Amino acid sequence: MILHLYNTLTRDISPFKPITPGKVGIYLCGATVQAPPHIGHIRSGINFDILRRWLITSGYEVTFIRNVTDIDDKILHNAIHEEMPWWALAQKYERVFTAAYAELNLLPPTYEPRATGHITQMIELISLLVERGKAYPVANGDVYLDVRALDSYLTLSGQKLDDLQSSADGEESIKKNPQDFALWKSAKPGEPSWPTPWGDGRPGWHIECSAMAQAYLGEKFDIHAGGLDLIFPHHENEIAQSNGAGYPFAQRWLHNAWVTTSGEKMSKSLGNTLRIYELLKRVRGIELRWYLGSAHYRSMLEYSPEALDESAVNFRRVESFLKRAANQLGKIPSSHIAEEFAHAMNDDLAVPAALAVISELVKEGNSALAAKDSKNLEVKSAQVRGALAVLGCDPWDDTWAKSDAALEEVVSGLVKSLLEEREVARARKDFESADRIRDRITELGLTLEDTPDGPRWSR
RNA sequence: GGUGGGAUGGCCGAGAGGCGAGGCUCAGGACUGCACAUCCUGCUACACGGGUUCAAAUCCCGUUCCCACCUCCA
Repeated sequence: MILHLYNTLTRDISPFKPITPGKVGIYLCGATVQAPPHIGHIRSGINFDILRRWLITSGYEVTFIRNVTDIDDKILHNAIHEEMPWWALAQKYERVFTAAYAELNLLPPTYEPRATGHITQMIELISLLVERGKAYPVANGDVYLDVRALDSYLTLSGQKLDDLQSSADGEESIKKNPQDFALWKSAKPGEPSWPTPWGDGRPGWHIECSAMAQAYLGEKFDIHAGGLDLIFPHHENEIAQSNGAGYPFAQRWLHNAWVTTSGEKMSKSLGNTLRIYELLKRVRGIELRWYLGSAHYRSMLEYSPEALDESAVNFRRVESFLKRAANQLGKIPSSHIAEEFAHAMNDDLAVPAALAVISELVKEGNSALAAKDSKNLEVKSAQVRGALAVLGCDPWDDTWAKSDAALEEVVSGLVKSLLEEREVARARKDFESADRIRDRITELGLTLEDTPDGPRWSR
C-alpha cells in the first residue's frame, strides 16, 4: 500500500502522488509570534513533523517550510501592552516557539521564512493581482482583493459567498464587496510601514503565506498544512490570492484538529491555554510528545492531566522494553520499520493503529526477552525503535539523550554498590535488610526489579 | 441562517456492513523470598427511535445532545 492522505479540498482520502517523483514540498502555517505557545500550537507542529518523518522514512526528499508571521495586528497590540517595540516582541516569542519546538524534538524546517523578510515578494504579488483586475487599491492606500472577480472562491471550506455572515467592520463603504479582504493596509501613525506603489503600509494577514510558499516551493506545490481554523479565512484567502495571480498553488490540504479541554477548543479568549512549560513540569518532553502525537491528526485530542499521565505510563512501558532489550543485546537496537506499522502510517497517518502495532511488538519483544530469544528480540526491538523514531520519540535521539549522561554514570556506580550489599543480604536470606535497601532506592525515585540475571534499576 | 466534525466499555481511544484495535484501571493466574517488571486469563461497548440486510457500532430516515468555522485563531 502506498501512502494515502486526506485532502480537505476534496474531503476524501486518496493516494499521494508528488508533483516531482521522489520529492515533496510542504508548507505549514507556523506561528504568529504574539504570545508563548500552548499545546495546540505544538500539536500541529508534531502532527506534521510525523508526516515529514514518515515521508523521509518512505524515501522522499522533503522540503519543509514553516513560516513565522512576525507582523500582524495582535503583535502590534501586544507590543504596546508589553511596552516594547513590535519587532522585539515578535523576536521574543519566536525564540520561545523555537525552544519549545526543539524541546519536543521537531525537526527544524528546511527553511523558516519570516513575513517581514518577504515584503518585496508580497508587493510583487499584490501588483500582479491589481494588474490582473483581481485586486484594487482604494483612496486611503489600502489594497483589497476583489472576491467577486475570482474564477472561484471558497472551494476549500465549501461555503457560498452569499451565505457568509458579513462582518460589521464599518469599512464596508470603501470596499466593493463586504467579503473583500485586505492585501495591504495603509500606514497608521506609530505603526511600522513599508513603501509601496499605493503608499506606505503593512501587509494584510494572508498575503505573507502566498508570497513565501511561492518563493520557496514554487507556483505549484504538493502539500499545504495547518490548523483546522485556518481553513477559513486564512487558507481560503491564500488560494484566492495565488489562484488570482494565476498560480495553481497547493495540490493537497491537510488540517489538524484541536486540543480541547472540557470539550472546548483551547483559545486565548477562553483563557484556558495550556502552556508547554507548565506541562513539562509534569512529564518529560518525550512523554508530552508521545501524548500530543498519539491521537489521529484529524481527531480532537481531549486534554486532561489524567489522560496525559496515562499516556506517559504507556510510553514508559515501551521505553523500558527498549532499554531492557538494549541491556540484554549488549547494544542499542538499530531501527527497522515493521510492515504493519507502515501499513497503518500509509493509511492517512493512522497513528492510533500504529500504536496498537507497537503494543503488540512490545508484548512479543518482552516474551522474547524472557525466553532469551536474542534473534527475535533483535527484530522486535529494532521495529519498536524504528516506529518510535517516526513518531519522534526515539529514546536515543540526541534531543532526549543529551541531558545527564555524566551524572547517570555516577548514580549508576552508587546504586550498584547498594545493590551488591542487598544481594549479600538476600543470599543469607536476610530479607528485612534487603527490603530496607530496596525501599531506600525506591524512595529516591528509582525503580528496582530482580531478574534471573540479577537486580536491575531504572529511572 | 450557512458549512463541517462528533457521541464507542470503569476511563482513554481506534474502526466504518460479518472476523472482540490498542492502552489505562480493576480482578484472577504464572514467575518471584516478597515486591516491581513481564506474560496469560477475565471485564463482550458503540447517544436514542425506526428501517434496509442472512448479518448494522458501521448503510438509510428521524430525534436528542455536544463542538468548531462563517474575516483574531494551530
